[in-house]
Amino acid sequence: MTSQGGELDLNKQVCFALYRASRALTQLYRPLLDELDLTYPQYLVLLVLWERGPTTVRELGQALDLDSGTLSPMLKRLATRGVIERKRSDSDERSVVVHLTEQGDELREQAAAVPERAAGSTSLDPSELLALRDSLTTLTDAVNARRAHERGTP
Amino acid sequence: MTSQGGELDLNKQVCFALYRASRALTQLYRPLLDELDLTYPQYLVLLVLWERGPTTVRELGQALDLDSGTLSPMLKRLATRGVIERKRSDSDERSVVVHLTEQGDELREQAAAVPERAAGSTSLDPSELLALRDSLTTLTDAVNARRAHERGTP
DNA sequence: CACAACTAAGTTGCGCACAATCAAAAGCGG
DNA sequence: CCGCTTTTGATTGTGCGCAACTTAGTTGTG
Repeated sequence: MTSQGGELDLNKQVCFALYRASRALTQLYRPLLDELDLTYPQYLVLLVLWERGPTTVRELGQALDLDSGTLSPMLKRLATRGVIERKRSDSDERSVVVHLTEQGDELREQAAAVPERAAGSTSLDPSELLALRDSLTTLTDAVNARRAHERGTP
Repeated sequence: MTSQGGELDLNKQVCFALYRASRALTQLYRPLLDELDLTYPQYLVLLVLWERGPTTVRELGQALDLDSGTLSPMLKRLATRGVIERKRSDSDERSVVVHLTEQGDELREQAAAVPERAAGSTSLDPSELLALRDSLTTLTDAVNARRAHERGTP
């Protein structure tokens, strides 16, 4: 046996801790993002657009690990709100380029205050946060790689 | 300034890493839980019931950080599937006690294999997993405490 | 060129999450 | 005992997240 009971319990506990932590942090962001009339996933999309400029739906999906089933209706809502616009690419009529409107660009300044206001409630010091981020990234990449492998070579 | 730019970026990165990791692990569990016809949140409910025995909806909510808006329809689906039953408490007609059916109890054996099959794709050693779990728990408790404080003393 | 294989988005359906609201039951002060 | 507050769970409405499917455009191959 490669894993005895304790390790299995630990795995379960890490999964649940992740599930709980992710929702708790989304809740922490919520009141701040409510002022901008944004949800956390919408905020993530805008972060990508603020950083990269015009981006295809496909690239957004790769950056955020989301598929078109999630992004399409979400982008539609953001477009209705007037913060983004969508346009078919000239070079490839299949892909859709998402870009910020002036209003979306202006949101950036208000949004800049969000992380500052959300910080300070972590009760973890920077070195712990760094280790946490790196562990999570390692974990996620390994899991996604395994899933891709399982789908590719069943 | 108590937080300079780097720390704010780090906070954003930790939030996103959490968001991504939580979904990745749910996806890792999905094919295993599909065989039991369970979702991950449903599996969590059953874990509580297997460990504690009959439990009120309120206690489930406290154990999983979920409210009745999430639990009520979920428990209804689990009841329709025949793995749990709900019964008004005799001592307090407001509260509903959730208990396993025989079928729900039998699921426990199959479910025991789930963590084992999900493990081994973490690419983190036990000490890192332990640190990860503890950091996440500390973080979540601090965030939830702050949110409770904000709601209690606005 | 024809045509199959592939790719990018969108659509549909379902199950969470969560805010807001409601009704029933219990507890409580007077 | 009686109204008032609190507690418990259910309901409603919105927005993800994701599987499965559809549509339209592109690419590769004979």
